[in-house]
Amino acid sequence: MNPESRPDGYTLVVCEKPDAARRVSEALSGGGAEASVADGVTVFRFNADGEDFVVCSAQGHVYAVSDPFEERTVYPIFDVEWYPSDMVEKENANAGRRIAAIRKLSEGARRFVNACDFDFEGETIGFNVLRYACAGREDQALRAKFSTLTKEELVEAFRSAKPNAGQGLARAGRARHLVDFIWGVNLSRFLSQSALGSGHRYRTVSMGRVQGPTLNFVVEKEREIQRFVPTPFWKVTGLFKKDGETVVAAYSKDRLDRRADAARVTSDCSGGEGKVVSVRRSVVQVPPYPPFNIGDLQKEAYSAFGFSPSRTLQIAERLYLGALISYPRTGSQKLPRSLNYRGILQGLAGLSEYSKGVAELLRGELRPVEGIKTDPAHPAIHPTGERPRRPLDASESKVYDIVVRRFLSVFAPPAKREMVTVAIRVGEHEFRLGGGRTVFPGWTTLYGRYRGLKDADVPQMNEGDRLKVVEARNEEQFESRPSRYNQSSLLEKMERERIGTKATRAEVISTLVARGYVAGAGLAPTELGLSVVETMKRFAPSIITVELTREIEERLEGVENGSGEDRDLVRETVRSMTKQLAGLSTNEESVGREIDAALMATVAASYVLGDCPVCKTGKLRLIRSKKTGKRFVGCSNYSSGCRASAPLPQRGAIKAAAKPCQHCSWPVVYVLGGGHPWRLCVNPACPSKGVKRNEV
DNA sequence: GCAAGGTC
Repeated sequence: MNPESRPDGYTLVVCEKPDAARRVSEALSGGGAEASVADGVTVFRFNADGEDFVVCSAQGHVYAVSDPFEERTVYPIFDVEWYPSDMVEKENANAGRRIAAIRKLSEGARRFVNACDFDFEGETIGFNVLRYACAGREDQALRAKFSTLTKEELVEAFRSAKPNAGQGLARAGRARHLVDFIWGVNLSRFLSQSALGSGHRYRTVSMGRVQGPTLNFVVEKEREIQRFVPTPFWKVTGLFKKDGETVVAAYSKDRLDRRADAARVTSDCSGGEGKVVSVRRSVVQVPPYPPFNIGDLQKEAYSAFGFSPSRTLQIAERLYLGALISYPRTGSQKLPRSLNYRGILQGLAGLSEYSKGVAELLRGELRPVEGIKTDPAHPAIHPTGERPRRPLDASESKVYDIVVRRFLSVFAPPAKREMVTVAIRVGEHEFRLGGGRTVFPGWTTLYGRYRGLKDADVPQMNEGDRLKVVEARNEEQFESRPSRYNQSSLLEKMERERIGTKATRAEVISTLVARGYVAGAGLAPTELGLSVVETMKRFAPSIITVELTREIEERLEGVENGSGEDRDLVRETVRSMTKQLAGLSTNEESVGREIDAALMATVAASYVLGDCPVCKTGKLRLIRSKKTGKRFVGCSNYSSGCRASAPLPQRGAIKAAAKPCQHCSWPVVYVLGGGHPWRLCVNPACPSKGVKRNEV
């Protein structure tokens, strides 16, 4: 049973993060909360309507599921329990201290309120803190449910807070952790152990509910590319003469499937005369793009700067910690009215590059364009209006600028474009040309450098004008081969398939790269990646399909609304895992042999820097000298006589560039670590070297 | 040296 609470005690409010704790305290206290920090936990104290409040936050999960064994070679494991995170995750070493601080606060409490984000994870965080750190208060605690951190909503959430009858959401959230652990850890331990065959050092071969389908997207794309047979089609263009100017118009059907049809159009039109049959002009309004959520920001930073999604997230987090932008891990495209638009803009006006644009915005009414997507916990990413307290580095400046400009642009008026479409008839055939011109720049003055509107002028023409056909030509083209995913488009695919969360998708992609499952800028599966997918297809097919996620989602919803049992879900996970592991174990030798071979081949390939320009047939590879321990570049044909070699810097990670050196054809590498990546042709005798800058 | 999920 629950221990007695102190009748003279305070109300302890548990939030998910300090930011929320502060907003809750401000909302309930009307601004009179007193903040202090103890053991890494920020605590707010105040009195409201005669009630003493103490508001603290867990700062994410402080409990994690794990198995009781310290040994990672043990499997299968189904005996999974919750532990303080610091006991099982070294990145969470501070969790124990935070738990202790909250436990201490709970001892003086009379009443408890769970005020974590109102979703599976938030519910789980609050439940675990109340159960394990507050001596079993999860059932008696009140649940404050809110989806934005505005004062009105917070006040109402606390006014209507009730105990969590049935704990459906928490049971579902906790079951999700168990299920993911049982799937992921058992498969990963099996794969890693099975690949130890040839006696090399341990290498993690992992698999999980999100990793599986994501890797499979890459593999399926590769198969699609391999299967692709380009079909030809024909494109017809007409060149007309108008007042001495050549006008190019496209045939009304933009592709013809047969050569003969295309040839007939060109012969019909050659030497003929065209007549302008319609000229349509219209003015369209182009509204600004909606405010950034993390996915949109990652996409935009990829296309504008070439930043990978995880790099963008890291940079955005640094800007957030510097109080320059709002919390970046948001799905929202909304800027609630409660934000002080004017205050933020006035802050930005102090930065010279924005002052002119801001001044203009401040003259009008401030009503942002918003998108459809929302997020229970956070608004869209926006600048805070604070000035940087330290100089930003180049990449931080870029991300900051794009966030600021996007924010400014949503308050700006739509751009106006004059669009023209002209139709020209030649006998029975019709050609069209169109163009557009920005007549009022609107938001593009602020954001146009990232998403411009291109002008394409159309010569002045009127209905009834007659134009001589200079030439009608047809051109054979081929459907283009599907392209591989890059980090940005793979992330988009995950988002579309509802795999992972906004906070973890980029991380999962990095994990696949780190594991050696995919490589290259155009993400291609490695031999290891292919082999792992193949193995899963045979023995644990559900782990690489999105259907597992769909099914778990559905069943979690059942648990949440009381129509299903969390125990049944976990029990069936164990049953299904047992069956699939049995299949794997029976074939451990052959599976292990194959994964091991693929792993070795992939590791070897990852050392290849490029083709050998000396013997032309070998590959230049990264090699570590047994004698000196130093690394250098050497040719794979060394044993058959090629002595091509080159020294390398001994510090920093080496990454091969996509193209060899244009001066000498030796590989170019990036040396990473420290400050900026250092681009280096490995050939010490490269003609580009030894040339002073002022001689170039 | 394992998953996926939160927050910093």
